[in-house]
Amino acid sequence: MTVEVTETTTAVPPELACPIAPVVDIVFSRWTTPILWALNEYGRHRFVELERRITTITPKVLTQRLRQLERDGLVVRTYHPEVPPRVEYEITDLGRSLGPLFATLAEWSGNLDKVEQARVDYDAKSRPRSRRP
Amino acid sequence: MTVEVTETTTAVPPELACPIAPVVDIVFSRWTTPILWALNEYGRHRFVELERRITTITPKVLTQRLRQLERDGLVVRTYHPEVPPRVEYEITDLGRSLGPLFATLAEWSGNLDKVEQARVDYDAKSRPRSRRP
DNA sequence: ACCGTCACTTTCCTCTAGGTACCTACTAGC
DNA sequence: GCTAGTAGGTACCTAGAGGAAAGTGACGGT
Repeated sequence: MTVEVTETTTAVPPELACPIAPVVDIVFSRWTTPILWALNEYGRHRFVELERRITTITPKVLTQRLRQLERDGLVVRTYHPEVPPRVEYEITDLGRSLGPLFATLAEWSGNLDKVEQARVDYDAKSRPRSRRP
Repeated sequence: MTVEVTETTTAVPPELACPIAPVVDIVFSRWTTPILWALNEYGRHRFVELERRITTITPKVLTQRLRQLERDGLVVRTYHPEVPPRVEYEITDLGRSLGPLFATLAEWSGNLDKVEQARVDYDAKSRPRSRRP
């Protein structure tokens, strides 16, 4: 009975085990979600604008993530050699193709209260270590 | 002109800036994706089965992530007090409701070659620092 | 002469997620 | 008596991500 399962599990290559993992790495690595969301939802942004929108991000990390997204072809960077310098970040067509994904995510966020309820229930069952002193 | 943009960016609360961030934290935190994918795609799994399927995960982390997913109501744990002990993990209805999300993800993974191409192009443009010694 | 702005870059430092390794209880099998 | 197998728990340790803060360079304003 379990032999069959064992057989299949041993035969599966590491990466092929989950074909969506690479996508998750690209799109949902730390900080990339709010950046892509902002650019997708509100259009072009300057560096400081992104910094101010995502209030808790530091300029170093923002730069890192923007470079990464630019390299992955999800964002375009436009440099205007003015004074003071001006840089604009825009989402690409490839980035915009994530729209449905974001929509599905936003839709599912309606289930967040169920998650919250599940957490409350779970904590209620396993937390009370203070019971029976 | 830019005044309008500045106005909107300063007025946005930290978390509300990106409504999908909480969902991402729950569903796409490290290791949760392959676990949920496995349970959603191939049904019930025992601990060792998951361990063998996701070859690179350590038992400690697997336990952590499974507890987290159980707490969030995405996974059910069933303990059979046999000898040797047997535990089965199954996806819940709430977890199964992520199906469309995974489908969208899997669909988008067709764009991975575009990402790869973008990376090649980007590296070709900015890498050659060896030019002009 | 100095301040402020923009878009970063650099240095230093902290913190924690995750890895390694060993331990548990229980029984069957040799 | 020793080992194997299951489903973890626990203690220790390290690498690397990310935070804090200061610097840069060109210029416009006062």
